[in-house]
Amino acid sequence: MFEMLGNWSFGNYFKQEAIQWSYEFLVTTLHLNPDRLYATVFEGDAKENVPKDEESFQLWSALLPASHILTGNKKDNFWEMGDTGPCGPCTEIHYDMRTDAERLITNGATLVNKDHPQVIEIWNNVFIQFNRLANGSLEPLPAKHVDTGMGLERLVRAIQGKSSNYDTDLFTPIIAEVERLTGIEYGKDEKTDIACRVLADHIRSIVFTIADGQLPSNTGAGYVIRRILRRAVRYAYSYLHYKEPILHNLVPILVMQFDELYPELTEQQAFITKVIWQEESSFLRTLESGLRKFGQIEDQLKTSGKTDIDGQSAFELYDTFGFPIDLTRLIAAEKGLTINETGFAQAMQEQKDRARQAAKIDTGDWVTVSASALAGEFVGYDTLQTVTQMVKYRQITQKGKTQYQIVLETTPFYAESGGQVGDKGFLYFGDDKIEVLDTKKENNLIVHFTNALPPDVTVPCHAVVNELLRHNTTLNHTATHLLHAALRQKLGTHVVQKGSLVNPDYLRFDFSHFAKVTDEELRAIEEQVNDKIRQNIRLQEMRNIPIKEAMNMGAMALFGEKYGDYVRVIVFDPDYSIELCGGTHVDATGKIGLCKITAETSIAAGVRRIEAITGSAAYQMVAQEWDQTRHLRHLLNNPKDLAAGIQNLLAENERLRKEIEHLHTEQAVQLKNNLKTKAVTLPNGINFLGEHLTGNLTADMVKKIAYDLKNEMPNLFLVLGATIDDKAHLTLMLADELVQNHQLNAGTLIRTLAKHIQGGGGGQPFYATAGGKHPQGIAAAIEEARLVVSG
RNA sequence: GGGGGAUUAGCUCAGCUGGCUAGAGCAUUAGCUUUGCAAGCUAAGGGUCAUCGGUUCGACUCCGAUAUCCUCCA
Repeated sequence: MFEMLGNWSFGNYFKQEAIQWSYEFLVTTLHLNPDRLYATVFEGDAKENVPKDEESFQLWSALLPASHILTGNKKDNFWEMGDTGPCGPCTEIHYDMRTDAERLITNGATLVNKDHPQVIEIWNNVFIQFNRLANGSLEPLPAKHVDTGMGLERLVRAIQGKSSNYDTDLFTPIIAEVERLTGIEYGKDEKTDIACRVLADHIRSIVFTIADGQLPSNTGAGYVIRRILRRAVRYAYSYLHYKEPILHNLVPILVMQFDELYPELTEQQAFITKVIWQEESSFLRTLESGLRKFGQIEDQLKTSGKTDIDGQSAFELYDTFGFPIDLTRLIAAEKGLTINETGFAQAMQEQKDRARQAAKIDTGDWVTVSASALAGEFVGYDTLQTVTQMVKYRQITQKGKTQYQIVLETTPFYAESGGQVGDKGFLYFGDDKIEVLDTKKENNLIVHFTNALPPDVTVPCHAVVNELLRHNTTLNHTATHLLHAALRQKLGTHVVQKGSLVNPDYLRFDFSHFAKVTDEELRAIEEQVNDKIRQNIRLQEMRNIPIKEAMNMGAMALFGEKYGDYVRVIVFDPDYSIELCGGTHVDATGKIGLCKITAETSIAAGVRRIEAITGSAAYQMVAQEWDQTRHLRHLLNNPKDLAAGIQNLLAENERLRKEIEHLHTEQAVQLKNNLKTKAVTLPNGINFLGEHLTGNLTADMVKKIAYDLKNEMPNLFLVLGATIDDKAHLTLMLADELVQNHQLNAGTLIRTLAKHIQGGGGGQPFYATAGGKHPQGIAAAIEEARLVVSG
């Protein structure tokens, strides 16, 4: 994990400047020794039909001696984003940090890209100049770009002349704190040293990513944080023997280190600490349950006399219980056990293949219909339909389903962004009507998703947005702004947006706040929002104003969100709500009608979620609730206090339930006592009792009678018949002595008896039941039982 | 988005291949013990076994759907 420094150029400058400036920065500004610098350039690849990067080679030749310019293969010196898309050669800058004595013995050029710990790559300049098509061929890009990436830690190490990244002052304060907390001294033992470094390194990634607005989760970027955090906890757990949350204790050091450069850390310190603590704690719980599972696996091995944990079990531990595989290895080794690594790898591969199969998308090349400078211009703020022209389209296939992506010259369709979902609607090409299922942005291009293409893609296109859906979405978006402002007013300015969803049905707003929002606060917030709705505040929309100006107005921007130089500002009362926003809004707040908060929940440590509905949806809900309450009142004969009335009802119901249970028990006891007197002692000493019970009985009552009789009468052979729910029911209960001494088995016996009632049954040797559809046969069944035991 | 797993008393969890009248520890309450406390002993209360449906003579256990949570992969 390292911090990458760099900057992009989109057509502003290319190889000449990038290389020149790289050299200047390292040698003139940072005073690195040019004798120790090496550059690599792409050697070319005949198979791919890409030539050597001669241009970069020439440029470097003006700066470095030939012996310091090396060529590299496709793996090291060619960058690709994926199977298709932009790509190009790159040039790396390496730095030789060995001592002069060592440098005399071995030529540094032979150590570049050889994983030598002291000859390290510090900078990579990628020159994006090709576009790879689906058929594998390359075409030159009209505009060429530069993407530079420099490792901060390695650069600092080169400047400070340290032999390891971890000896630079980026890490030493954190490692010192780990030493203080764990009481383990750094530099004494390779194993604990590695653990200290892992902690120091990972905590930086975690803190910065959370400050950037990411939270640990089970998907996407959030999952990456979760994994990094867990790796750190695992190292502390198994090597530093620290079994409690530790990472959150390191936050203050980082905050101090970066206070000047990143005030965001200071501002969010409490929040970041809480999130980390929560995540650590929950992972430690996961580890605990994993250890339990491990114990079970261990027991099974012991009883079967094996010492090899099969791959499936190891994988289950990892996959289902989240127990890290290297921890399994470690613990297994401690207990003298081994893991079937092949089996584990295989199970892992199967899972990966499954996921890949499910996510596989086949993307075709764009087909250009008409060249247009306007491609994808959004006109949807002002109109919901327009006549335009298709610019290009392509076909994509996922899980056997084919869809099309269409780009128009101008479009009224809003593409999913800023939490607001994409528009739906129709595209009319002459008489052909194509449904737009969704609209998304791709590389700043508005892309319409459809299931079909028109027969003629060149005819003019009449693009029409679904007005009702857009209208409802718009209400929800404006309500979101009003809500955001209300939250900050009522709860405090620590409230920061952490996520937002705006669709036609409802709005969802996630924000940082430490406690549950109380019912009173929620009510106050809702009132505030509705107050602003009734004030019918007019929208002030400013398109394309410089970001500086917007910020001076006090507009709320999201940290971690990228904004262009020019932004759109949405204002509802300059003293109330000013936000940078690309979404669609009502022209006056009164149109929202009503906003009703429907839920307040927690979604992560320190993050709350509010859901709300507006407009007719809100009215419908209120009306329904009203009807329902009226109905309830009516049912209870209009009590003064509805809640109390229901509570009484519930209590009464519970009391009656218990009373019935009690009566059933009593009835059963009585029935049992009556039955006792009807038992006959047979010549062979068996106390036989066979009865056809009548009356209103439940299966549970019969069961209780049988068990009670067994406890009270020795040598009992009990057979009971009953009719329950119009079905015949037989119960057989045998004293333990009979089962043991007379080899009787209730389970097998009842199957014979069940024939009389045309049914089947079974059970244990001393107790069995049977059911059938012929109640008239019960007497015969009891009679047969008597014969069996008399026999 | 695709797998796997979990959901049983207030809490932490047992309950194997359907049938031992749903259990343990902690917590609660009462009694005993103790000068008092900590603790100990004895007993009691507390469960729609997540929800809904199905299979079966019989479902905590098997099957399906739903909900919530955990976890892995992308």
